[in-house]
Amino acid sequence: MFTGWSAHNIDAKGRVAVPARFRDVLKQKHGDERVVVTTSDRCLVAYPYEEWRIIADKIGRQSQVDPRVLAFRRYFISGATDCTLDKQGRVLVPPPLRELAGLDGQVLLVGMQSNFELWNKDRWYEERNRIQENFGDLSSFMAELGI
Amino acid sequence: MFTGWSAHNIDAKGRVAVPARFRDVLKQKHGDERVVVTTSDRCLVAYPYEEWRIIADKIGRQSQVDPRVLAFRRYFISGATDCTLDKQGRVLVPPPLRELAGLDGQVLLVGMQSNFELWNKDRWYEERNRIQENFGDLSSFMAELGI
DNA sequence: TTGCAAGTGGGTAATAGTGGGGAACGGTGG
DNA sequence: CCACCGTTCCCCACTATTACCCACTTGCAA
Repeated sequence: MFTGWSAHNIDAKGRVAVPARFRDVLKQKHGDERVVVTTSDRCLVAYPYEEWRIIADKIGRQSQVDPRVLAFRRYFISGATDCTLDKQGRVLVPPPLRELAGLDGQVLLVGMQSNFELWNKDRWYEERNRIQENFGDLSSFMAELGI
Repeated sequence: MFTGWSAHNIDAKGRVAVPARFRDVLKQKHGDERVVVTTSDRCLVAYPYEEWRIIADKIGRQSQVDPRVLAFRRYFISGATDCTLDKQGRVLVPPPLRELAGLDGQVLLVGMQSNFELWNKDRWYEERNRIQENFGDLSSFMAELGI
């Protein structure tokens, strides 16, 4: 499980250090350090290679013409890039993804259990505030789950 | 059961002593001194490791794309950090969490029965005042529960 | 007073993160 | 086909942070 946030600098070459505890999860649970980075709403999402395969396979079996499938492919699948960690445990974030998520200076690496997200720091705090304002909805949802 | 407050100093390295009576609960009820610290509204929350596992497992089994689940993960789960106590019975609070909860100087450790909270002292008194102002609503709610 | 338990502070070695030089690779244009 | 250029990857060196110790202080109780 990936949990906890860390703030790291993205350097001039576009490299971001993956926190050691995330690397441990990759190695111990998945046996390698391959990750696939793709886009999400306001951030990037990094999946362990196998987790990604499961998702990609499911989509791969869908229609070639259904507009909803096409839309999902364009939005979610198309940006996916293999980003194996370098020997120092960093991912090189490709320029288009970097730009899309507004990654520069401080980047937050956010554990989301089965994957982790890469956030521009300001956007992350905006996101937190947004969630907090709608917390009423959330707490009733959590009650449904028995939390 | 964790009950009562204590004020402790957070030192230059970000360490806070956990009160001895909380440590006793951890040891006797849970067998170890592992705690998971995560974020909440205005403070941090520390869970005994097993308590946390139950919550995290429930969320972990939910959807990867449902916005409500994502919001809850981002808000509540993502900050969770393993903070095992050191030999002196202190937790090291990671810098991002420290910053979010505004922990510096005096920190209040507040027992909340199954877990305990870490508060910036000023925020804690603000929170108490806010509760007190709304006490009318509260007491009718309590009456419904038969208290 | 002495002794123990609880809290506080700081030194040090190991680990994690940062930054940059330079070789290797791949794409482009002549 | 070859020369050039930009990107990626690997390596090394430096710095910051963390984990693990040990020592001091304070307060309570015997």
